[in-house]
Amino acid sequence: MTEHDIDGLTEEQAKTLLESLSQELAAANTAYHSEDAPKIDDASYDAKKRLNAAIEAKFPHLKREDSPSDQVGAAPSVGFGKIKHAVPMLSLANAFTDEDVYAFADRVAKFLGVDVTHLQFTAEPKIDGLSLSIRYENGHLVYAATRGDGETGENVTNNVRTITDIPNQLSNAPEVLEVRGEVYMSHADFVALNAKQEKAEQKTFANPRNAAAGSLRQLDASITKSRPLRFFAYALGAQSAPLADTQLGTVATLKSLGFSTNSLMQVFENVADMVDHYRHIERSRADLGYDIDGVVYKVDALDLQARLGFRSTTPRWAIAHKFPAETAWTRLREIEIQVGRTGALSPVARLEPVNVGGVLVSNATLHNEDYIKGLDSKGNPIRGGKDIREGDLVQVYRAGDVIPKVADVDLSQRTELEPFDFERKLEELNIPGHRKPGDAVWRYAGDEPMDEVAIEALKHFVSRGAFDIEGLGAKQIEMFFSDPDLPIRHPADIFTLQHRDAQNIPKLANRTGWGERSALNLFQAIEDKRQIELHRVIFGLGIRHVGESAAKVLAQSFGSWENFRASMAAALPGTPERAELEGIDGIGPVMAESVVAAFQSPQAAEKIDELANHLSIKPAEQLGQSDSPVAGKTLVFTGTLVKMTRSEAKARAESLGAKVAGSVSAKTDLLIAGPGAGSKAKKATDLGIETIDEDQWIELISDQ
DNA sequence: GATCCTCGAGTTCA
DNA sequence: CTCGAGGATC
Repeated sequence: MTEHDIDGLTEEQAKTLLESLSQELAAANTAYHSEDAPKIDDASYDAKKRLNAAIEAKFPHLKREDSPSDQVGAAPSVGFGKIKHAVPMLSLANAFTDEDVYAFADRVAKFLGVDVTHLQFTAEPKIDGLSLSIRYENGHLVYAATRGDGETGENVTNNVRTITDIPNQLSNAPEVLEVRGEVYMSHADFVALNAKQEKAEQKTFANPRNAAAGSLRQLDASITKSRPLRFFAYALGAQSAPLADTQLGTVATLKSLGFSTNSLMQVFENVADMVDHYRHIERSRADLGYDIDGVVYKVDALDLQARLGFRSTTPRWAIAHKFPAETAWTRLREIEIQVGRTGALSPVARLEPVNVGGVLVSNATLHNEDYIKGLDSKGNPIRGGKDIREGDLVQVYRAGDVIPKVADVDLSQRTELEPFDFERKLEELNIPGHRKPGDAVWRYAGDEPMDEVAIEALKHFVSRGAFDIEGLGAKQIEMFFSDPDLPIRHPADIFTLQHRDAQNIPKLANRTGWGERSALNLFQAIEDKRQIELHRVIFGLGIRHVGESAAKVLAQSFGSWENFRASMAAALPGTPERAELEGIDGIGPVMAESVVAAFQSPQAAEKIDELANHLSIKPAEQLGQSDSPVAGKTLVFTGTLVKMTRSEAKARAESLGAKVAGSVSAKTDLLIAGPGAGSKAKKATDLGIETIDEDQWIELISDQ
């Protein structure tokens, strides 16, 4: 029941309800605080609290001594609110070798069109903690948020206010200032905290990072206050005025504003010195007193950072030079085959569980057949050309501290093991598969689609970039897929779930593990997604080669579902529709074929249309809402550009909402022609397309 | 036709 | 996070 249907409640019922709610909420609170993991999800906790409050409002005299409404620490809505970052908190690209670092510097120089010797970079330790963004307005701390997915983080303001390294007030600060940095715990504090926890028979932490994370995510700020959290400031997010014109200057100003900054940050004139500094920091790693996992290099000049801008998930002007990962030796029990949503058959190593850098690892990816054989995609040997066999003693590491991989094989421990035969394994498992010449992956080749593929496709459909249906995750999908009463076999089935449940005799709400509330929550979450953005639908279809990015390009290009749908039906090879599809920037022949093919079989088309009928698909918002004169225009650059490089000009134009094409056509709005422009300029003149030179171009975008 | 850049798909554990 | 591969560029 919810707070909306307490009308008919008798006093007796209300009393009983209040009692049970009080108990449930108290238990949930304890679970949350002591184990750092809630027993019930936030939504149901909130619902219970609201119900409790509603009953208390109607029967004030029944309010209990131990009413959950009066509990401190659980006062606000449970969990943490979400905060959308004004400037996204991106992750960094990684370098694992010195060569990667040199390549990074060269890339930067090339993008800017300068010689690499003219560039300066900062180098600083990469703290192994949690990134945090703290917003100050007129010198007052207004909120602090974790990184989250980079777009949206958790509101941890109350906890952050208790961290002594972080000022609550700033003097002489600009109107708006978002300070970014890393929350961490020192080795000494970590050891002391664990000793204290043990004494109090509380849970201990595996490493300082986890301890810092656990401490920051306390619902009760007084617990956070008791934890020895520290903070290094290293960058800015949104800002009403810049603090300096270099990275180093920014950090120096942050220090003068009262923040802790890392003393090992330095500026270097050349890459060799940067790499030396990396070695220096690596050698002193054990003596620093806190965990670091590498060194971060950044282009020092902020105006150059601005010119470099961002790739889809990382800034172009920074890179993290990571320390070698921790490794561990263990026995490889067996190689299993997993099936992905596209029918890809991927080998996975089942391992004797082993601790790698504080995490128990029992699986490792083996990528594909060649990787097991010890070859990379070009046929070059990896791991010294050693193959991997079932039963081998293998060295495991976590690539990027996340994904377990096999680094090495101990051949001296190998006796009478057969080389792994991928094809024979598939035969044993009775999986029909084939590997196209030139491809690395084996794919499922049976006539009937495998259940595993359908399940993975459904998981993709409800995943975050697609429909993102709350309460319908991987686990629920697996349950519903083979459910006898309420099956979900296709995406469209999700949107008939509530209706079908209503017709059924056994109701979802009566199942074990479910209740009235959780069933309604699920149905509501599904209802919420009936109105959905076009790109989410296209992405959710799970068409091969069409990921989130391509889905957005397609949505933007076709504007509406009807438009897109009609074009897919028509765009057979050789038609004008196909030419138009392939003409879209970012869509080539392979993707065009793949996306059109997805609509060609009558069965597939029927399923897609059935799904669309359940939805109200929002047309794509036209990009380039910026008032830039080039917003929404299609531009072509030709000839030599002097003031900025081609890629820079392209990135800049796109950030202003323009589309940059490679060649002049009737759809081109503007040609920017540098010296040496040839056939493109002529064609533009012939077509009557406006042509400007580079100076006019810079003039055009200068006041943006 | 080769090379660079980016995206897509698959991967682990908590 | 990594690898493979598609698309754009030179």
